[in-house]
Amino acid sequence: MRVATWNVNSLKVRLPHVLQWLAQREADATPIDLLCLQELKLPDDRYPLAELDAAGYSSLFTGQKTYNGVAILARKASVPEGRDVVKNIPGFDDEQQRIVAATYDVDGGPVRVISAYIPNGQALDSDKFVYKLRWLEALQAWLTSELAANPRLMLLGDFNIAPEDRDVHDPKKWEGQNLVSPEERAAFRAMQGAGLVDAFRMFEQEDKLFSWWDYRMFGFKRNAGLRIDHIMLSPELAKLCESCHIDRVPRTWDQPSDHTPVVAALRSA
DNA sequence: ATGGCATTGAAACAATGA
Repeated sequence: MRVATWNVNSLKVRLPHVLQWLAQREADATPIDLLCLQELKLPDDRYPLAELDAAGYSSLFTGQKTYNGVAILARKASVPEGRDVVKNIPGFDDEQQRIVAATYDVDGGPVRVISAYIPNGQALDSDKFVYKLRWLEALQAWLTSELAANPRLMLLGDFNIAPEDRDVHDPKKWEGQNLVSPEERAAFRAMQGAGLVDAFRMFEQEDKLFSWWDYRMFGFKRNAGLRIDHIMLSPELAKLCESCHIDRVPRTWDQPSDHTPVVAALRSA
């Protein structure tokens, strides 16, 4: 089973990219079974359900006009429809649509999948940063109970956190800033403390691999990026993980998202 | 120190992203 996460920065604009990527992976015999999307930037009634269904994927999503919005796509040929759907963090009052979760009964048993768009935070002295830390605290509490109930759990998404300096193109320049601050990194480590494993770091990786590059100042051409999109696996799923890589190809296409997909492969049992 | 680029909603440019 192959799972992936991709912040598409508008599903309206990026739908052709998503369809092309999924079709390409299918043609290469490395199909994506579950794909978590973030930053749909469209309300539920404008979600491209029919187009994705025609491409072979069922969808669970929670949308929002202009901002946020998350989805989980499941490849119909290999994954049944999700059940026990949760939108947003239970008990955490939030206008912003940043979480969708569901259980998928795949080979080997049920898997709890969470697609998350963690708040950006903007700047350490902003209200948005306060919101980010509150949101992360609520996520952590919810994750603890979800992990207790679902030993096979995966959390995929745009975390807006570069966990370590090696996930930053220029750590000196970024030191202490939003996305790399000690508070955010502590929240990331708390998730690891709860048992979640960063799939990417289970394996030897080249230096300077990132999942996001700024549109400005030729960020991608200069590889001036950050690794802020992550696939986190519970211990039971980490045992099954065979590989994890960042697929830079969609970032090279015309009118790309500023993020590119992260992919992990898991044995079925 | 600032803006640089992209997207949205709205109909010019402000808000947001990271």
